[in-house]
Amino acid sequence: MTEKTRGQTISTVERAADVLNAFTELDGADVGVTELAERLDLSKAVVHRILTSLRVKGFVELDEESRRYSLGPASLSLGLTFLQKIDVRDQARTFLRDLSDGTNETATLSVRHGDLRMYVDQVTPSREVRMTVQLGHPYPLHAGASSKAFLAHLSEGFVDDYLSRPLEPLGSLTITDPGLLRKDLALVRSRGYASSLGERQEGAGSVAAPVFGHESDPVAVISVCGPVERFRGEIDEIAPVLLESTRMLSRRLGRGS
Amino acid sequence: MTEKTRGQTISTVERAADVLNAFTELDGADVGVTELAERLDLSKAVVHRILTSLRVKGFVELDEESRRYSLGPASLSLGLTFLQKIDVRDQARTFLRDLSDGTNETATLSVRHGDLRMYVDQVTPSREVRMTVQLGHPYPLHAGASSKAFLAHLSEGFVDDYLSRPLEPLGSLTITDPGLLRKDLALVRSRGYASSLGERQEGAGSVAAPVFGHESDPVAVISVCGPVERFRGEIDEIAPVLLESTRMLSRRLGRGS
DNA sequence: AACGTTATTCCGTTGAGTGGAACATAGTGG
DNA sequence: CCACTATGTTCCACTCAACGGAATAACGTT
Repeated sequence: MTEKTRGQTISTVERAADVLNAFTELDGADVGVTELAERLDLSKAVVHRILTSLRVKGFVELDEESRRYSLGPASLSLGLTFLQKIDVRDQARTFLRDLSDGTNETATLSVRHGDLRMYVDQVTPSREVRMTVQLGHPYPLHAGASSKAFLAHLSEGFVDDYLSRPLEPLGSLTITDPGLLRKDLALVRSRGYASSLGERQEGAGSVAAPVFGHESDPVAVISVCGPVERFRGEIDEIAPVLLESTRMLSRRLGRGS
Repeated sequence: MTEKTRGQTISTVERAADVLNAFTELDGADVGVTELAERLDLSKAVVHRILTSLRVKGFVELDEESRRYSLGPASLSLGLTFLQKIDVRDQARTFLRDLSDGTNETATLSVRHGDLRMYVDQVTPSREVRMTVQLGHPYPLHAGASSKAFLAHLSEGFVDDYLSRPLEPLGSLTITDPGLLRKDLALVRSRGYASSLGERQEGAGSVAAPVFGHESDPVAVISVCGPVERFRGEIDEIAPVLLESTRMLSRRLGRGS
């Protein structure tokens, strides 16, 4: 599905939306007018006007000192308002904590929206070398353990559709061959968990398993991840603990409502 | 400060921003074109075009069945990206949990941005009659325990400025007299915590205390809140426990970085 | 002080957004 | 089953507001 863009739109609004989306792509770093203009291929004047408009409405903020823009409170409001609907997050928190404590690695929670997923929560261990993920950053469904854990448990039609489009690599280790990926997904289903060594992010290893509610599609995915050197050996240890967590959480979510 | 709106803006972008903000005001409920158009005093055509534009960019979603719009994944991304900067939230979680468990009431965490604050996290107890707050909804700084906990510990200049503007009531019990509020704020400072019985939300009672980092302004406020009937008696019990939590958290945040 | 860099504003042009009305699509109730 | 509403969507001519190139301002740097 290449986005049915039917219906009439307003280009100015789309440009403004692009500006906002640029902030997520920059992972929230502050940015100047010129940089944004180049990145989005818009004139400086336009970007400037858009930013001032968004500023008036609280979506971005301007640091008068550095003359650089960053996200504002209205953006936070928007996200939190959305977040309230995801009740998995609350339920999952204790499991993430336990998993992180038990494995001494980072535990994450992802949710999916269409063809992308994002981390919505993480608990990191207190050790010097550890992994932290980017909350809110959208990732595709074919790279990394969490993504594969989703994809492996979605409908055949969805997967066929997804695999019919080219699989963009995020690094040299991303699986881009649909055939190989299908084999991997079958393995994920049979073992109940997915694993990855550097597929999404070079240097990162991860084990992930799906969480189910009352629907057949997974409502979320929990992963345990960390530096790839440690994970080469740790996967087999971690998988059973992870699966126990996701099973318990799924049972809890299945009952409720 | 009545918003220095200087600089040239794009009205179309502001309209689009208003549309997005409307979703926060509606606390994330889905909404139709006509309703939005009336609420924002825009023509249906415009609202429709803005919504399709935002939809293309992922900020809103359209439920084809009900023809109603709701927030989309890009909105979530935006908020989570912002949220990452607030590390208080992670640190505070365990304290919220402990407070909620210990008091059998709801524990919340608020952050402030300029003249407003919002709840960014909450832990609710498992009992039938309990309170849940709206994450992400912006509130003023003069109504309710959490708000007063912030205001009481901000600079004199800021408070003077804030109180020079009219204090909008959120209900019949909101303090709207600057003199009375100042007296209350002095009390808050001397006792270390703020309390409210229905000032922000009728029927709700709350005790709140500030959390400090290395700056003099509070980085956050933790509150314990619940049905006002219970809170008339509970405030004195809860206050010491709450203060212990905020002191510990402040110590932890003061050390770090 | 002269320079480079970036942010901001000016201003005439024109293309893009506007709103009222027409059309389409449900859902309701007689 | 067909008016009748209420709502969502599109049309179209008008006009206003967004555009972009260039001028200006505000820095920081050498």
